[in-house]
Amino acid sequence: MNISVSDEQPWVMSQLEERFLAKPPEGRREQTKARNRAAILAAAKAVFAEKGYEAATVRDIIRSTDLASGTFYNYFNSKEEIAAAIATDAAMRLRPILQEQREKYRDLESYLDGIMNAYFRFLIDEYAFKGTGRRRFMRPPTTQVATPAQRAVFEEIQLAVTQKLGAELASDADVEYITASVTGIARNVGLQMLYRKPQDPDHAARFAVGLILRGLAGLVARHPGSNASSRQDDDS
Amino acid sequence: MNISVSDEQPWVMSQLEERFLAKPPEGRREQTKARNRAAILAAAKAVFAEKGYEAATVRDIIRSTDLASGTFYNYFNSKEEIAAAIATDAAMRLRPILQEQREKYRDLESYLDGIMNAYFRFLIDEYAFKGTGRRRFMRPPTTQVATPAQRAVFEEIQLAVTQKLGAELASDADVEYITASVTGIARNVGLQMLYRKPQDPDHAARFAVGLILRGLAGLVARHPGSNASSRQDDDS
Amino acid sequence: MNISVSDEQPWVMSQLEERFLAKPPEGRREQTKARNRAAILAAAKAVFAEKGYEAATVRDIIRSTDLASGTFYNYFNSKEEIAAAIATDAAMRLRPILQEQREKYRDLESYLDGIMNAYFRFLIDEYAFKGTGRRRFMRPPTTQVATPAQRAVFEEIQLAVTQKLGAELASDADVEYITASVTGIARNVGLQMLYRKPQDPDHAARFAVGLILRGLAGLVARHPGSNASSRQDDDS
Amino acid sequence: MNISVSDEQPWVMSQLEERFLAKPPEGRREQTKARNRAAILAAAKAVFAEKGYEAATVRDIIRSTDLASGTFYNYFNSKEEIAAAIATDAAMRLRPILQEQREKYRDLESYLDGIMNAYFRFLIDEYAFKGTGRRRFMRPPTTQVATPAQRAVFEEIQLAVTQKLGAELASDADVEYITASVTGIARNVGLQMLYRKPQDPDHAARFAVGLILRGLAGLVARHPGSNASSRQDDDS
DNA sequence: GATGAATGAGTATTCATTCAT
DNA sequence: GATGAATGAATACTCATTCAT
Repeated sequence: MNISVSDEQPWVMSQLEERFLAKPPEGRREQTKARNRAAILAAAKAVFAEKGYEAATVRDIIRSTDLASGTFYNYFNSKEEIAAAIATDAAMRLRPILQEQREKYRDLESYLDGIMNAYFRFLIDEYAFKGTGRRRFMRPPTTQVATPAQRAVFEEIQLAVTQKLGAELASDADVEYITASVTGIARNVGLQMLYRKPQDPDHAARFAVGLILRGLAGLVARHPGSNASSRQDDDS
Repeated sequence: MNISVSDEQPWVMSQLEERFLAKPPEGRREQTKARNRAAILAAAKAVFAEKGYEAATVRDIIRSTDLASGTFYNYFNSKEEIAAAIATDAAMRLRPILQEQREKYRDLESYLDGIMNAYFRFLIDEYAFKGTGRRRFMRPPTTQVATPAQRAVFEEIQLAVTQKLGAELASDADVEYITASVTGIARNVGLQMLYRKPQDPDHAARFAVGLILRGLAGLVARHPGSNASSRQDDDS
Repeated sequence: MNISVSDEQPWVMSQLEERFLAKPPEGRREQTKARNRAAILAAAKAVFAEKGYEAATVRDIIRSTDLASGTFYNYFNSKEEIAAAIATDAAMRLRPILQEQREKYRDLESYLDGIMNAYFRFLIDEYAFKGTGRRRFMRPPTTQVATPAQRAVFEEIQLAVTQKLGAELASDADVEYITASVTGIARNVGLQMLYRKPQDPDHAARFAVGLILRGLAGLVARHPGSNASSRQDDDS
Repeated sequence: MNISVSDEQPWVMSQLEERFLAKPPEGRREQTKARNRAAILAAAKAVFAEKGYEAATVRDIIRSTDLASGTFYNYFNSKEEIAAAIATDAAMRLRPILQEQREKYRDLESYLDGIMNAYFRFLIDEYAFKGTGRRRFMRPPTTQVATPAQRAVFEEIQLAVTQKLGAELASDADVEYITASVTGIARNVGLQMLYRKPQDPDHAARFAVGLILRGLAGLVARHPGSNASSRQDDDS
């Protein structure tokens, strides 16, 4: 959980400080608030991933916390709101990385590799947390067709395809379908990767990019174009 | 049982008559039953697609019909059961078609074209129904990572890839990722197609197959391999 | 089930007749009605005894029958009504026997012996029915403090005690408590007897009468009055 | 937990203070909780006694309080649980008294007098409560053949009869029937007593014990054994 | 009269949210 | 700001009863 480690670090520190300081000086109030908010968010993320949005209850969330049920509503106005906050947060962490890739676009292959890598690493961060000792994987979300993260990927790719690739593609190229395909691959390969024992985002990204660019033809062993792309054979 | 035999006699007679008269009028009761069952199933399909399995309530379902709440339970024992019935039914309609495609497999391209066509046409059937007058499209399901239909497609493709394609592919080809990719494309392109005004499953299938076989390279206008697959350029 | 055998006999007969007679002559309607009513009553008795009045459902009752649920309401207006009918019926079968005992009253002992015997035999009849082959015992009713049968016994005894025994007893004898005690003994010894393997109403009646008349003192082995009624000893 | 330590500190302090200040004011919250729990228990006891366990609904119970339906489940997890709580509580209050009687057993008469008194007083406590102003008597429970209290009495008596009385009785004395009889008397006389205007457990106990020890013979006015046991007379 | 599907009020229970402490 | 008990609308499901066939 690389992303959140940096966020949690200060928190752990302040926690230690508190123990050594007999009386919490001013400004602690603020920190406590931030800490509680973070704790609730983390708990909610875990619970939503574990049971899904509908099945998760606010009680589940606050029970994963040292706080009382009423406290939840000091930080979020509803179960819906915290879910939105989590989703937004995820998208907000992912999107700048994707944007960066698009802006420093050099060629399609490295662009795709960049965003696939970013997305797969994001997934690993997002759906894994340190449980009781060993790393346990949370069920990826089963409730939304497109998580905000997926939507971010979708939109970024759509932009990239439209902006950068337009000229190179046949004029009748179906940008929408291309985007749908690329995100479909990202989604499913990403899920598959999560279930593998040593999660290898690099390998997954390389696979995805190869397939997107060259199709199954690129995966054929010796004799490219033999059977895997028979229509081409017919054409010639 | 004996007691009622004499009572049932006249009824049995008319029943027999019916059989010999080659006319199965199927009493009004039967018709009503069939109609109600169908109405509940349709309503459930709509509600599940609209709100997702978890969020959907049995009340939502029966409220979408003109039946009373108790009537639901004359036909299905629980929310779970009707969901299973819908899912099973969908998979049972789709799978034989996919199997047939795999069995009469000639080359990868026509196979993929066959299953994509089947899947896209299935989607059109499944997520459209004749509402009050004009054809209305239901929101495609938002709840399950993989609907039974998708699972059927996934399994069929995995089989096909393993059985038919194994020899042609590099020995280290990642069958799982290939399957994930193909189904990811099918899923997302299918969804996209559903939102288009004239739904064209043929076109969608052609697009998907082209991408799967030849990647974006196959979509590049004049100069194949120029920029869309720049790494190959680098290699040379 | 001696009592109901005589009731069922004609029914079995007519059933056989029907089979041999191709066309049911007139009057059958009446018989069918009586038969259905009896079948429903028997089923209800079994179901009430099995599950208790509250837990028993009308569906349980008609399911134990060849009839349809609606038919139930051609014979009884409600679940409550059939329960009342059963209770009344039980009391009506028991009460005349008890009355007879009271009328031919000679001495208390033979009177008590008569009613105890009658009650215990009634219980055996009531809570046993011929199931699938071997005699199975139904759970005695657990829902009513006093079944109608118990009430009948209570009232009869109260009458007998008041009418016949008044003179013999101390003028301040508490007739109500006496009756309560006698019926309490009858109730509990009767229940106990039902659970014994060979049910012996004669023995149970003898025990009950002995206790009622002479108390535990009458059960003491050699030396009556020794310790079982120690206070008397102390007095002397 | 660590997080909230600093937050809880002040609270812990005041908590400690409380302990040392020897004043357990027990905050208003606690009091309300205790009051609500008691109210629910009382309501449940009343409702169960009124309608019986099966017919009683949780709604009935909470409707008898001024609480909301959900509140019930803050205190008891189910209708079953509260029923068990009531029953257990009743038995737990009665049983030690009965045990004590058995342990300090001196002679049968005083033993029986002790347990009858205890049981009858228990009944008075249990089935009377101060309602809106004047003491109202609840209908004694109509649902269970044997309430836990009755079971407690039964078991205690069975033990006492077996342990203490065995030697004195004829070897073939039917301990089970004796126990059944004694509890039958206790039960019915107890019920009868509850309906009397000035409830006199002493009198009821004296009656019950007399009957148990000496039978109706003991109640006969002048000439003991004359008519109340006439068959013996006839025999001689 | 028999049938059995339709009805809808009723049941136990859950849970997001509020609010007195 | 934190607490956690109270709230009551909502849920899935049952079942006595009705009524068109």
